[in-house]
Amino acid sequence: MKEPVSSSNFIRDIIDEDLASGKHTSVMTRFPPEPNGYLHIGHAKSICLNFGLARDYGGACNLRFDDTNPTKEEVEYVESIKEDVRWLGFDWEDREYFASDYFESLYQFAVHLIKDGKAYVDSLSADEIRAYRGTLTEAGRNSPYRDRSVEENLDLFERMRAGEFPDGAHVLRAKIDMASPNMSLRDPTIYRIRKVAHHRTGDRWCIYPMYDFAHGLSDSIEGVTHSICTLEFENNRALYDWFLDNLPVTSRPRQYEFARLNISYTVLSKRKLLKLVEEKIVDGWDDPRMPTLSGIRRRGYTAEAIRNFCDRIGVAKRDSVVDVALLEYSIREDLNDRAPRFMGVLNPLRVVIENYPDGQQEELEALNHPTDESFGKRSIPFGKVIYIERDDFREDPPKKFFRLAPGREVRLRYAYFITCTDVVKDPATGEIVELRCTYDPETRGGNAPDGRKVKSTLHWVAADHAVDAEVRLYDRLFTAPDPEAAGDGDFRVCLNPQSLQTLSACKLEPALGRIESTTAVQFERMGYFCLDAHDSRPEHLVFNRTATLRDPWAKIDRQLKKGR
RNA sequence: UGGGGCGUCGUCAAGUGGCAAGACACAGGGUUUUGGUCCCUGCAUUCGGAGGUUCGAAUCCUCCCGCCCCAGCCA
Repeated sequence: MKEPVSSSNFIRDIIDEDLASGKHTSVMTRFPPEPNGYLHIGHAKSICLNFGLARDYGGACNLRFDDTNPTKEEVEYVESIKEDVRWLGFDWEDREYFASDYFESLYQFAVHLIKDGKAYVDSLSADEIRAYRGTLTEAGRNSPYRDRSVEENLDLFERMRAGEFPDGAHVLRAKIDMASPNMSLRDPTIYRIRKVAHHRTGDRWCIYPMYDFAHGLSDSIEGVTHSICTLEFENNRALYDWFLDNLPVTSRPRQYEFARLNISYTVLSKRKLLKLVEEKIVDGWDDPRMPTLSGIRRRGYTAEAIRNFCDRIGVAKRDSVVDVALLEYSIREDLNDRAPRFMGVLNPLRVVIENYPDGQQEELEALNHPTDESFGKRSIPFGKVIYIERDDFREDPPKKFFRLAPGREVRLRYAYFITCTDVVKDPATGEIVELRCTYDPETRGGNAPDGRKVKSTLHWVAADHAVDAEVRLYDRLFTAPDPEAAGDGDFRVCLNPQSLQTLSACKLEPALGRIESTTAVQFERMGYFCLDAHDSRPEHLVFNRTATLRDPWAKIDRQLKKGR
């Protein structure tokens, strides 16, 4: 497996300079998720970046939950996030932190600001604060409470903590500049009253710090050197720096911003994903069509493929949309090397081999991997009646269709050459219900002693030994490259009605019935599949299609149909 | 008509004054018991635009154009 070397990017350049100049002697990063939802592939980019930097520079990366808003956060999210990061292959060892671990220190920092006359308790309502803030082009006005004395501020803030005031009665604000062209510097709120239990601190606190206040200070407390976040926080950097510059911190982290991941034909925002779940457009956060790490995992994607994908997309500052084809390429590349091959017929067409002796059965030898001998071999039963893929037969084959047709000879993989002699149809509907063929006993194993060639090789399953299974064919969830823009805000207009196609009468070779793990296998010529972790049972197998194989014929077929 | 960012192939993305990496996609060809894999080949005389500096500019300067972010007691 070729692990692409992480190409250089502006953050690595910065770290190289910092190390060379002696500004830092080691690198400390952190992945700081808010436990208010499931992680998706966009988070994977951040995880790979932060943990990857720590790994490559011999530093460390902390896992820190940014849990400063108890109204939105829950322990179950903490657990799923840990599971996802671990699955992706990263280890934070004993460095599992929570912003809530620092609440007391953060409170003391706030007191320090008040004592320095750099923070004040404001008693304006939320609406009033908004009105006083001004607009993008007009300066804001000072709150009438802005000049309260240090003593009064200290007293009020203490009583806020003590729970003497209801939610919204007061707020602690940094005293910076109401006329700043940077909105985040117009006396930002740093503490608000929230009389709700916190998933970790319970009811110990009723005032909670805001992100801007807590984040940089948490970074400092942890000795983070490079605090990496996404572009929308660029404006907040000035505030990040202000807190660190105005408080007695012992370490001085720097914030750097990179562009978040966008992928064509998919949505990647917690809000949109939540909507898909709530409106039951998908079957939960781990629906295999979801770009969540749990969905992707259930779909059969490997952590290795995701990591390679993240290495390939790079890290930069410009807004961009990565082609979903690159993601698909990444999983195919990985699975091509590691997935053992089997044969499974998704849409069965019964074939009777007329000259094959009645009642005869035999075992044929097959390779578990075409190029890697270490996968070994297996034997597959063969008999007089088999199933082939319906798409592999055309009564009236178009040009370039190499598969089976009346009078045509093809190879059954690892078995024999067969020739189609007759087509049996349902007299009522005209539907093809069975094919009659003859086989050449001399071609056992798939080669003709006389050297004659066939133009195609088909996969097949012996009817007597076939294992029944349900197979779920997944496709992209949206039909538009940019679902957000397509529906003018309503992405439901471009939902792909074919994103899930359930096939219930699939016929698989016996070995597939003995599979136990949910790691992906290849159904030859059809794609990569894995057992569904939730719904598959020994008595009712359910396979998910992870990815199709590259399929030039599908493209030709589409063009032929269009041309007609 | 406030501030902060960003503009290099269809899509990502290197490049940091010396004459446009790589990947995906796409198009050809070869090998092949998966129309898979693999292997070749092609694919930006040009870097948002216009000027300027220089022997030399994607890289420096000027002006212009376009896109993204900010007015939560969210993160």
